[in-house]
Amino acid sequence: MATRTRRPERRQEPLSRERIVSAAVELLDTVGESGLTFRALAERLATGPGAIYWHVAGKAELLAAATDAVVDTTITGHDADAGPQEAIRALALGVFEAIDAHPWVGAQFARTPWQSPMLRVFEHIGRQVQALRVPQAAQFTAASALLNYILGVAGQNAANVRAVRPDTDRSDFLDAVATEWAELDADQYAFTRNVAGQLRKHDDEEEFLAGIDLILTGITGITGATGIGGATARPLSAD
Amino acid sequence: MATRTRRPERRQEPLSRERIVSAAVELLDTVGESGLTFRALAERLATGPGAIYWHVAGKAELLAAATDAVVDTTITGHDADAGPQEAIRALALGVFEAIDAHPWVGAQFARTPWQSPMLRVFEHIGRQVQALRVPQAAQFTAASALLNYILGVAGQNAANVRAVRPDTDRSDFLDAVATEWAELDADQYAFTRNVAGQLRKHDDEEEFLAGIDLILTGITGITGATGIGGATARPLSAD
DNA sequence: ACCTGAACACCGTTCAAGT
DNA sequence: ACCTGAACACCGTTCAAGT
Repeated sequence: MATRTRRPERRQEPLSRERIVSAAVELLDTVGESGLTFRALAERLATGPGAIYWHVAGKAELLAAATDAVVDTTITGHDADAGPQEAIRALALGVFEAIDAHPWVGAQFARTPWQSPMLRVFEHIGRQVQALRVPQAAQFTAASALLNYILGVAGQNAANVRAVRPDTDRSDFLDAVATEWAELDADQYAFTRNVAGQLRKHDDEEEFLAGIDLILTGITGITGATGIGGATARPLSAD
Repeated sequence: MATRTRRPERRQEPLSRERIVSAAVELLDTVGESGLTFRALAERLATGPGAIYWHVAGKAELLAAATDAVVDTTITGHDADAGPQEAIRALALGVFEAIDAHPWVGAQFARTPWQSPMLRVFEHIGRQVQALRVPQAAQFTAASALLNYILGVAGQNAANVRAVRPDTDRSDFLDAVATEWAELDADQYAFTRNVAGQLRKHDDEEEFLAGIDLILTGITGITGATGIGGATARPLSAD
C-alpha cells in the first residue's frame, strides 16, 4: 500500500543471509517480536517467503542469528582496563543496554539455552572472574550467578517493554506500578507495599548495577579474592 | 481417533474456569508449551474452542492462570522456622523445583513482568530480607537481586528442557555440553573450556543454591545484616 | 447464561515450477 | 544455484446460531 518510490530503485542486490538477518533485526526493532514474519520479511526484501528458506533454516535460526548480530556489537571492547570488577560492571551494563535498546534480545536470551551469544557473554564474565582470583572450583558458580542474574533482569526488562503501550513513558509506568503496589492487600503484601515508594525514584540501570555489586561482594567477600585494580564493590546502602 | 471409552462416561460436568485451567496445566505438563492449543484443550474438555472463551479472555490469561495454579502450591509453607537465610533457600528451592517439574512455568515466569505469581515470590523473599535486618533503602535491591537470579536460572532451565529430546537423560545432556565446550576454540573460549570439566559432576540444584548463597553473602556481608538464626551463608569453596 | 462449531485472518513451512 | 508464490497444515479468535 505504501508508496515505495522513496527507496532508490537500483537493481535488486542478491539475497544473502546477511541482508536477511539485518532486515530481521530492523523488523524486530521497529515492529516488535510479533512483527517478524516470513511474509513481512519477504515483502521488505521484495521477494517471496520461500526464498528466505534457501538462506536460513527456519524462524528459530533467524532469531538466533539476529540475536547474535546484536550481541556481537555489544561485547567487544568492554574488557580489561580498570580491573576485573569494573570490567564485569561494564560488560553487564553493555548487555543491559543492548537489551534495553532491543527488548526482543532479552526474550531470546532467556529462551535459548547455551547458544553462541550467551556463551560469549559467559566466557567474558568468566575471564574477569578468573582475574578476581576466585578459586578454580568456585569460578563456574561465580560466573553462572552473574550470568543468571543478568539473564533474569534481561527477561524482566523485555517483558516490561512488551507489556506496556509502546509510547508509554518510563517513569509514568513506574508510577503506575508503584500505585498498584501501594493498593495491595496489607497483610498479604506487606513487604511489597513497603518498598512501593522506592519504585518511583527507581533508576533501572543503577538498580541493575547495584545487584551486580551485591553478587561481586559475595564473590570477593567470602573467598578473599580481590580485583587487580583493587577496587571494591560499592557498599549496599542508600547513596 | 483414540478410543475414549476408558474415561468414565458420566454426564459432562459443566465447563468452569477451574476445569479449563487444570486441563491446561495437564496439557502443558504432558505435551509441552506447543501442545497447549485451544483446539486440543477443547477436545480434552469435549467441547468447541469457542466455549473456552466464555471463561477465559484468551491464551495469555490462560497461561497466567496455569502458572498461578502451580506457583500457589509451591510458595505456601516454606516460610519461617530456621531463620531467614534458610527460609530464602527453601523458598528459592521450591521455585526451582516447581520449574523443574513444569518447565513451561519458567518460560512464563521469565515472560510476564510483575504479575501475581512472581509478585508473591517477591513478597516472600522480601519478608526474609527484612528479617535479615537489611537496611530499608537496600531491601528492594536485595530482594530484586535474589528474584532476578531465580528468574534467570528458571528461564535457563526451561530453555534447556525444551531444547533436548524429552527422553534425554540429564547427565547425558551435561556430558554432551561438556564435550562441546571442551572442543571450543582455545583462544576465544579459554575460560569456558577450562570449566567444561566441572559441568560433568554438576548438580543443578546444588549449583543453584550456591548462587543463592553467593548473593546472600553479598547481602549480609556488606551491610552487617545477619539472620536471626545466626546461620551464615556457606562458603564459596570446593566442599 | 452458556455452549457450539464453522469461519476469518492469520501463521511457519514446503515444493513444484521457473530462471 | 537461486528465486517465486501458490498451497498445506496449522494457529488464536470471533460470532451467528443454538439450548
